[in-house]
Amino acid sequence: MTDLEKGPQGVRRGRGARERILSASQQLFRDQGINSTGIDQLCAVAGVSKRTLYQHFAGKDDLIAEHLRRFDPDVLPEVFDRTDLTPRQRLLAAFDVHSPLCPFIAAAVEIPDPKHPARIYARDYKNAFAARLTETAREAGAINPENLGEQLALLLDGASARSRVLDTETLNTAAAIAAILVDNAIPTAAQPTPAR
Amino acid sequence: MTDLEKGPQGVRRGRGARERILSASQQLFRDQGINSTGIDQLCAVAGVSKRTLYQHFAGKDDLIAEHLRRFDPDVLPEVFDRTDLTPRQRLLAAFDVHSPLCPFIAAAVEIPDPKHPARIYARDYKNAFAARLTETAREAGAINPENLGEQLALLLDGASARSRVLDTETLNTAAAIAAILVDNAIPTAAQPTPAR
DNA sequence: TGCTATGTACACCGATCTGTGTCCTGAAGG
DNA sequence: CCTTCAGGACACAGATCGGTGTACATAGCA
Repeated sequence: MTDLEKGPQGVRRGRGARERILSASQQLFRDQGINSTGIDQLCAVAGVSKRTLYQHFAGKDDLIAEHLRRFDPDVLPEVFDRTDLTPRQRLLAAFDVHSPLCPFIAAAVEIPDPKHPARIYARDYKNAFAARLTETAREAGAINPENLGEQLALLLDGASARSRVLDTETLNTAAAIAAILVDNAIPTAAQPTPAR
Repeated sequence: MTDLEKGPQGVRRGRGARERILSASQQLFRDQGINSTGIDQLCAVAGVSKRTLYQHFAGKDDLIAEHLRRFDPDVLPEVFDRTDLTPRQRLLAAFDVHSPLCPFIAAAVEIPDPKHPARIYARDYKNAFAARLTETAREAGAINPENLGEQLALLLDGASARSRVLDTETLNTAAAIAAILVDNAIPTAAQPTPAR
């Protein structure tokens, strides 16, 4: 009773309207883009009243930001948290994840204002992603981990953007470059981590 | 001569409306994005009547496509047509051209419909760009020119997209990768060119 | 001079956008 | 039982969107 008070994200109650809204956002923003998805359509797909949406989110901008925060909060754990792979293999495994178009790039392009919360979070996420790559590169024994992390991150963004323009998957090209860079950055073929 | 000088700015009126419209498109689409730029604002900046715009272009979609066609029809001649550089230097010179955000990537992200004329032209342009890189790579004596051309193209797209998200220039990172790839792809045994 | 193409001014259309106001329903919890 | 409250239904506001209709002005050319 007493804990029903509305917190900053009062989600204590409800029959899942908030989740349905965010789920519909994932689908529609991905398939149609952010600007081309109206609130009415969003509510229709979510099976939610418009009034309910605005009780959960301050506005569309807030919804967009929350949509990004929900996307991959742990920064690709299915790759970076794998213990059955060596750090070197983990770096290359990041190039096996296919995605239509990175939603953070999409948001950064679709939203003109650099101060928009969604764009700020997109920047933070990309930095966090590069940091995980750098950390893994360090584990793998790279000479300059920051360099390699940033390079691999750029490759992934390039594959995503280029796939969108060409309407063709280009992740293979990025993976080939990544293999070269990893080989060049890690001194010897000897693995410093006795994982197996 | 006339007392009709009602232009918002001291813009000269008369012939040449089409050029002014396309010029305003360049600026506004670059600064604000395509979807965030309305026809009214476009006409105001161009110093052109709305009626005139629709006498030159069938609609906004047509204007967007024409805007892209006008952008770089000869595919970076200031790089690829330089005769004072070796083919190898030309490949690397492509990484000195700074740009806010590649307008073709922007259009491909902002426009959901893959059949949109602008998106089709964006794809054609990117293919033409990669072809010029491939051609130059062949002149430079690369082992697999198609491979190198596609790789360098991906690097440039990655730098453009990533710069947009991070709000920081990342072309240096791409250039560093390019240097490595070019060195690896061109079997220059007697090349005194040091890596950066 | 007069004809024609080009451009301007301005009102206006229907559609769609984000966002609210208002009232109603249904279920959970005391 | 009755209270509470998340959610739904629906109309509507205000702005903006792309696009048009109409009448008029001007430049270029014959």
